[in-house]
Amino acid sequence: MRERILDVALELFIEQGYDKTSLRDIAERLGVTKAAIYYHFERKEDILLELHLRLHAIGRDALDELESLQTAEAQMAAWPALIDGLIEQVIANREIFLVHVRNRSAFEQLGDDPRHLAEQDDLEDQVRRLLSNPDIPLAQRVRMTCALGAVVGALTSASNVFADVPDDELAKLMRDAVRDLTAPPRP
Amino acid sequence: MRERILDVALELFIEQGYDKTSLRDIAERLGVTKAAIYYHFERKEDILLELHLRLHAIGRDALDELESLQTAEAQMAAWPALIDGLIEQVIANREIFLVHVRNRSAFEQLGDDPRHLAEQDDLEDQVRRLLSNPDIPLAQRVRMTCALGAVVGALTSASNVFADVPDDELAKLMRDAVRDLTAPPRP
DNA sequence: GTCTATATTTCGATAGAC
DNA sequence: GTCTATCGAAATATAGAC
Repeated sequence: MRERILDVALELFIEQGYDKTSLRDIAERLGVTKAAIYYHFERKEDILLELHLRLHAIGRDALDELESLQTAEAQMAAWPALIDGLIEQVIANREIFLVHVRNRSAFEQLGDDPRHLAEQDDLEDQVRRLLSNPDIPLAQRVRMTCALGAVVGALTSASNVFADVPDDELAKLMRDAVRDLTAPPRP
Repeated sequence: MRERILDVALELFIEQGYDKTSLRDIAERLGVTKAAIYYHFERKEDILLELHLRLHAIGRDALDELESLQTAEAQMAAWPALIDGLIEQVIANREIFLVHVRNRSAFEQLGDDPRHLAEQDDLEDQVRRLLSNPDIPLAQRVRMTCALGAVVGALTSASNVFADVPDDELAKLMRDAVRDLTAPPRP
């Protein structure tokens, strides 16, 4: 049941946004009452938090591995593979990424809550740290940031534009495109 | 005064999000009461709508010009210049883009309102139409979409990472990076 | 685990004085 | 143009029966 609530909440948070979605909306679509939801989640915020943790789970391993690399050179070399992995993940978990893209301020305010994870656990902070590493040339860091934005932006903001393109083909086109970003500038 | 309200609203909508920002929050920061705001705006939504129109104004000319080009070839050729222009605009109007990126669902639901602009006026629809043009090869459209995502994503989501980079330098780095996306694939 | 019923709060919006 | 005061709606959350 907990899972069904999360599924419906995910749908509605994408359709209407987190704030415009009341617990009654979720309950009605499930055919239960509002109070039933409170048996599974103490607060409405906890539903959002759970969805947030799923994004963390998706990105954690890849990011930890990247951050464990000691030299800037090693990190730069590993970046293209990370982006390729990200493309797969966004395509495979479109809705989790979508709900984040469409409710950024709601998700960010989860951090205000004391129950939230420690700062070092936060995914965005980890990314920021990597992109701030002064040992990596600024030009390269800008390209890395662009690559991130390109993948997430293209596959979420305009996802419906390429809705009829098979996942495999879309992934290949994305990889080809973004590779020109992460690779060193052409002569 | 209307302008001061919009300035403060812009700040708060970025900091806390549109839904978590009450009219009392805005009024307090201005040193007035809630009722004073209602003299300048009929509804809270109208404040958001006004901010939305500012984004439209920024992008309209460039997009209209692009859409007026008749052939797909001409449109493809004009794209790199459009992206360069976008880089300048995002840097010059960071906050307007920021408030949109952080409150996507709120802005999208402005469309549900009958007072909203006609569908053909909507900026995102216009972009979608361009990116859906079947006369442009799919691979190129994917690259165009990536370029858009890269510019907006890199300059908003991670804006603070490059906060101490001068605007001019950042713009140049962005142009260099994204050019490899819009240009034809390398051999 | 789910229900009915209700408590509590907050917010958007209005009326009318100054 | 701004204020005080208040209305009414809607949402989160709780209490207690089944």
